[in-house]
Amino acid sequence: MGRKRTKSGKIRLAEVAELAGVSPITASRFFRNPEALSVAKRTRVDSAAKELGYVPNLAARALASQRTEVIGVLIPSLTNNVFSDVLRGIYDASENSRYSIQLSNTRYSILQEEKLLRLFLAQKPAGLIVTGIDQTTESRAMLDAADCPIVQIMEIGPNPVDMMIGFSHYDAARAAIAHLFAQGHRKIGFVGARMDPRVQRRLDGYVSAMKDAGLFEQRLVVTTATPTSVTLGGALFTDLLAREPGMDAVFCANDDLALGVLFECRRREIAIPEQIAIVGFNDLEFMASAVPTLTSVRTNRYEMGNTAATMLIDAIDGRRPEHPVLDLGFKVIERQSSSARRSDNRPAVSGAGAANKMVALPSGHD
Amino acid sequence: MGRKRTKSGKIRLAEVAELAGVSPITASRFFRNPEALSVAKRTRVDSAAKELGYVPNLAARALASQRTEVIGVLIPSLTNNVFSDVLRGIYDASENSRYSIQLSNTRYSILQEEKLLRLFLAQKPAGLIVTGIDQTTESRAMLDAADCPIVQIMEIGPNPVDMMIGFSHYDAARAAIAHLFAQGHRKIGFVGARMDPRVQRRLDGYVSAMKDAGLFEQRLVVTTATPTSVTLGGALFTDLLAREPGMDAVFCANDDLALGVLFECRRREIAIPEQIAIVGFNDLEFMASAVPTLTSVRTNRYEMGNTAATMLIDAIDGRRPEHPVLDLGFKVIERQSSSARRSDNRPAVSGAGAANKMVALPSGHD
DNA sequence: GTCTGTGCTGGTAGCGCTGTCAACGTTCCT
DNA sequence: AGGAACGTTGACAGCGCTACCAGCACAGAC
Repeated sequence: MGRKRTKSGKIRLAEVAELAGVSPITASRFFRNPEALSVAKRTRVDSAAKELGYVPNLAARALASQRTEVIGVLIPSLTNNVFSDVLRGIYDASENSRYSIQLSNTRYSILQEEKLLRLFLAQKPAGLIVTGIDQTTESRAMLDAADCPIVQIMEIGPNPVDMMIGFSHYDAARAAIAHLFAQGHRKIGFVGARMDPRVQRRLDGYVSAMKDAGLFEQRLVVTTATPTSVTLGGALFTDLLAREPGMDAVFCANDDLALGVLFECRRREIAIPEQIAIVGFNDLEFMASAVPTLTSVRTNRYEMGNTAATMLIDAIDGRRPEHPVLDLGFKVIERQSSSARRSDNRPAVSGAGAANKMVALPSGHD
Repeated sequence: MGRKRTKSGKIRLAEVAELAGVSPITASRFFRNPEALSVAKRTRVDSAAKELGYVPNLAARALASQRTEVIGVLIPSLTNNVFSDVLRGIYDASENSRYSIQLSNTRYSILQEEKLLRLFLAQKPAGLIVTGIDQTTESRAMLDAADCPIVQIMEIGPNPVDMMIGFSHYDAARAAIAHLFAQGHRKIGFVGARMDPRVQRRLDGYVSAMKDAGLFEQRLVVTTATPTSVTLGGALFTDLLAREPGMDAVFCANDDLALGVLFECRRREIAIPEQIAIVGFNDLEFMASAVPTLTSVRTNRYEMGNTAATMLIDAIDGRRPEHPVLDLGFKVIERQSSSARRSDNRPAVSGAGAANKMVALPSGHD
């Protein structure tokens, strides 16, 4: 005999089945596919389970069925506000499903991502959510070979592994620059940190828009691999000013940098938007509250996470979406920091969030 | 016969054992307790596993050993910056262990927490990290009965379930008020949002400090159950000003609110700190970068998460900490927003983060 | 009346791993 | 020399659940 058996009050499926007067396998089916049972047995098993307080043993289920009910999520950062919104969307969507989330942090390293992917795949996840479209060749091969649904989030691009949900960072950046052009700005600087693939594509969008207008100059671009922060925004802006004092606008690759630029302008007594306009990216909550209020490109982060998880769960359950690639678009939220240069046009300083105009643009139509 | 067997190239422990020329159980031990093997077999199993690319099946392990290698984490919010720092600490600490993190969001509801706790406990987690000390009676009973190590994080208090790591929000708030008193402020307002237990204790600390000085007035306190935001900071401050125009300082229960107050002051052309001083809570990164730089109470969020997970893993592995209750303390970081009222004393406006003075205080000694 | 199809149910045989215990070889005592 | 003590190894028997297949009852088709 192995070990001590029938340990204290442990409720197994067999106990439930016995109380309900059915075979264990029938009870098992009740939990996975109740419709397959006759109504009579269904209610019997149901009440037996409730009476005994039965909780299925997930490990045994996973072992026997050769698959888990785990959704693996690979994101590059836990600090970034952007990802916390996405994550919240994912967790919310998974909450009332039978799937649980297994989260891992790649720290913006595609090698780390590859390692984690190998780990995840070995446990046969029910589905996978991965960030972005820039995997290593090896990772890509693993994803292609994986026998579970996969959603790539944060951006859209060619050759999806499976499903994809995001927006075009390139188009979003172009829209931001187009907005600045429309307000009469010409010498527009770019400030970027971390320079992960998505920030790089925002830079690409900026460069192409500036080139299209014949206004591109390399010295208008200041970037760093350092992780983003408000303080860094001020520092990068300082560099930019030193290179090009005549600049009349700055496009910041994210809102933290934009806030840093705002504070730096305040320190230097540079008037916004009269002397320099500011546009950020993501439209975090504080942008509408700053003084002056800060223009930004709104992205649908919560919705992205939520929809990704919902699509994934649907796909796992056999309901594949009609369109595997979903463009969530973006909106340029025009605020005081980028009003037209003529100061008489500047909205009166008033309550936070006042005077927001919105320009909605699905990606791909800038 | 059951189902199709020996599915394509699936590497099991048995295969590794066979290649290494040992029994499966010996190979099993290699992965759990390598020191128990002779050096010769250890290297044989090691190279066999590497050669075959063996990855253990966690479900089988969990089923056979009757325990999982999952650490359950219950936090009240995924949005809050505070928790993303804590989480990062937890994930970092778990990364090189064999434990994986199972995260759930209680959304600041102790009923939801109870429900999730029941769910977690049913899966026999290796350990548990829970937020705060305000559980339902039922939750508390489950925690007391749980046969795994438990760490309560974010604050310290009497009657720990098991281990506890945090600091005294009460003392931290008192220290912030003491700092404002020292700068000559007397009519100090309190602005708080969400009013979860920890914010409530900060309020309690504020009230006690004010009462000790004979300065407490109910109308100096403005709170709301609404989740915190920068915009809300401005709105609450507006309320406060309407009630008590003569106020000379505001203690904000968190930094988002403080930033909102800063912007609102800017909108109203109230000079900081000459007319009103501001002190925030948590010392998020932007506080050092704002104009003026904002005083805050620094809390060790990353360290808290990291230490909690480390302690928990050590305890799971049988190395219980000497002191089960760890006070991580706090520091009042004095910046421009709360400099002494005489304006000649005000630090020159200079680079971000300049002129930080620090006052370190372990909780319990204010 | 026989045959086929459909819906529901149950028996059998594992999924891949580890707890337990026994057994072995070696060293160190007395 | 005998035996205890230790370190190392292996055989066995499951952990709790589900895949697979078979069987049964009943309905409809021929």
